[in-house]
Amino acid sequence: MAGATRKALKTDAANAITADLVAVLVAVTEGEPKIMTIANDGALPSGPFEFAHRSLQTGLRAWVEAQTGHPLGYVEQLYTFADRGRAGGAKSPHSISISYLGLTREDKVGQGFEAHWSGWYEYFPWEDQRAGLPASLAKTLTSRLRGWSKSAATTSLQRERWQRAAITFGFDGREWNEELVLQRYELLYEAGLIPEAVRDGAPATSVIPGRPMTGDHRRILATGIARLRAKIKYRPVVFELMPAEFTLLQLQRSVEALAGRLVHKQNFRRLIEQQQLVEETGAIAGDTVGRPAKLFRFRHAVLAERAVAGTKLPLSRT
Amino acid sequence: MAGATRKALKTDAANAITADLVAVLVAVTEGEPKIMTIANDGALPSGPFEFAHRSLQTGLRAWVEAQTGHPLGYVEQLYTFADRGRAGGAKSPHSISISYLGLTREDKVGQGFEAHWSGWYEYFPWEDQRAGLPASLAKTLTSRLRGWSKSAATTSLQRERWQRAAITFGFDGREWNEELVLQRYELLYEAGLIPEAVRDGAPATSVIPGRPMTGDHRRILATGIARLRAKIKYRPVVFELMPAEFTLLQLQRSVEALAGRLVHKQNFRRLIEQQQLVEETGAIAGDTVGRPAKLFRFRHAVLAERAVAGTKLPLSRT
DNA sequence: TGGCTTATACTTATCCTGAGCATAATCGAA
DNA sequence: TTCGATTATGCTCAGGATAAGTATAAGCCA
Repeated sequence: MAGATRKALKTDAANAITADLVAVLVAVTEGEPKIMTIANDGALPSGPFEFAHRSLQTGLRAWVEAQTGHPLGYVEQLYTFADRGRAGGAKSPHSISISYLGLTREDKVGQGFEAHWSGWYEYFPWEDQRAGLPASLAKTLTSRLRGWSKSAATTSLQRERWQRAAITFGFDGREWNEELVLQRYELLYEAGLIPEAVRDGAPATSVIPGRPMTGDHRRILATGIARLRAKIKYRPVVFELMPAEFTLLQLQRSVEALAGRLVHKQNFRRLIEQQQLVEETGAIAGDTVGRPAKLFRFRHAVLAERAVAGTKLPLSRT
Repeated sequence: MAGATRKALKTDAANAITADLVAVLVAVTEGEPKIMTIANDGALPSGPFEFAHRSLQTGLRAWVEAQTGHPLGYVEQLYTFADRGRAGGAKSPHSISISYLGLTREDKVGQGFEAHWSGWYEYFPWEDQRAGLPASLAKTLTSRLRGWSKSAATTSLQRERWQRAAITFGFDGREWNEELVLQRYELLYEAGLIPEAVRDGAPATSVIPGRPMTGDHRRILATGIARLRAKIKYRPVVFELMPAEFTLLQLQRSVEALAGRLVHKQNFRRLIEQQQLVEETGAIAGDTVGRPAKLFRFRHAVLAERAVAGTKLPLSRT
C-alpha cells in the first residue's frame, strides 16, 4: 500500500488520462429556468482542462468567459466521473469529466457565440410540477413505469420496482419530492424509457417526452438541478440568478421555477422577511398589473452575518 | 467553443494527467470516530486510478479492499481538485485527486497492513465539543484568532476577520455549527495557525494543537467530516458504522461522536422511534451498568420505503 | 436496603408551518 | 364613476414539531 501510494506520486505515463470540464450554467428569465447548451442544444458546454490553468475552477471560468463574454459568478463542483464504457470504445483513451454548476443571468451573455440558452424543462418535462403535469404526460409516465414494473421476473421484484417508481415520482398518493431529479432520471434510464438508454443498448421501446443529450450530459444536468433545488433551501443562492432589484413576486417566481412547484405566497414573504435576506430599495416596480409592488435588493451582508440562510419552500398543496 | 469541445474529445497528449483516488475511511469504535491512515498516521490512504479499473469507484474499492482485507460498504464522492502549486513544483506533471468518503466498521480491518485507525479528533481537536473544549485550547484559539484579526490593515478588515472567526467558531455567544468543519480549517490555514500553512510559506508563528497531514489530506479529511455530519441528519448512514445489533444509547453515542456534540437523550429516542428507523431484536444488552437496554437493529426496509430519513440532532444546550 | 446508573414513559411550553381571511392599491372596462 | 380583476400585504389561527424537564422502572453493588 505504501508502494501503491508512492507509485501514484510518480508520473505513470501508462495510466495518463485527460480531464474535461463540463458546465451546467443556469439562469432564470421571466420565471423560466434556462441552461446554456451547445451543439444544437444537444450538449452542455465543455472544455478540456489544460496545463495553462492554475486550478480546475480557473480553467472552467476561463473558457466559460471565452464562450459567453462575461465572467461567471457563483460556481460549485458537482461530480467527477470516468466515462469509459459509455462514450468511446472500451479501449479508448481514458478521460475524466469534472462537472460544475454555475449561476448567472441571461442578460450577461454576449453575442456571436454558438452557445445559447434553452429551457431546462425541455429536457425534463416531468420535473415541472408548477401547474401539475399535463394529463397526457402523467398518463404516459405511470403506464410506462407500471409496464416496466410488471416486466420484472418475480412478484417481489415487481413490487420493488413499483415501490421505487412510486417513491421517486410520488405515485399512490405519496408526496412529490422535487430534489429527486437524478433518481427519477436514473429510474427512467434503467426502465429504458429515454433515448439515451436505447442508444446505450436498451431494447427499443417507445420513449417518453424529453429532449436527450450527448453522452452523460443529461445525467449531469439532472445532478445540477437536484443540487440547486436542494441548495436554495439553505443558502441564499437564488439571488445570483436575480437582477439587482426585484419584487418579492419575481423572487417567488424564480424559486418556483427552480423548484418546479408552487409556494404559498404569504408564507414565502414571511420567511424571506424574517430572515432579513432582502431590504427595500425604496422604489416601486412600474409596468405592472394590480397593486404596485415594492422593489427589494439582496442584503449582501447576510453572507457575512450568518453561516446559513436559505429560502425554505413554504409549499402549497393547491 | 465548438472547436474547444471537439478538441477535448481527442486525446490531447500534451494535457495528459494522472488521477489519484484518496479515501476518507470512517469507523466509530466505542464512541470515538476513527479514520484510516497510513505513513505513520500522516496521510490518508490513496492510490492511483488505473486503466484496469472499470470506474472510479471500482478503483477505489479495489485497493481499499487490498489494504484492509475487507469490502467497503457505503461510498460517496467528496471532491476533486488539481494539486499543482501545492505538492510538487510548478512544472511537475499534473495530477488530479478525487476524494471519497467511505464508511465501515473497525472490526472489518484485516491484519498485517501498514494502514491503521486513528481518532479523527487528533487531527481536529477543536471539533470535539462534546465535553466543551479544554479551557486551554479554547483560550489559545480565541487569542490567536483575535491576534490574526488585529493584524489586518484596516479597522473594517479587522472587524471582518473577527466576524468570520466568530461565526465559524461560535464566539461572542454565537451558536456552534458542527457542519462548518472545512470553513474552520480554512480559516485557521489562512490565519497561519496550523503546520500546513507554515509549510506552504506562511510566517512561522506558533501553531495550535492538532496533528498535520501531508499535502491537502487534512483538508480532505475536513471535507469528509463535514459531509458526514451533514448527512447523518437526513440519510440513515450512521447505521453503516454500527454493529448489527445495538442499544439506543450506543447509537446515540455514535451520533454524538460524529457530530462532536451531545444530544438530548429522550428526544433522540423519540425521533429514532417515530421515524421507525430501528426495530427491537427482542434481546437485551448484557454486561451493562444500570437498567439493561433493549437491543435494536436497523430496519433496512426504510431505504425502500422512503426517499429521506435521517437522524436529526435534538441538540442539548447543556 | 439504599444509592448509583441507565432505560423509558409522559408532560409542558414554545416555536414553526401551512393555510386562510381581510384589506390595500392600482388599472380598465362597463 | 363604479365594479371587477389583479396583485400586494397584514394578520390570525390551528396543528405539529421541538426543546426541555419530570417521573418512574429496572438492574447492579456495597
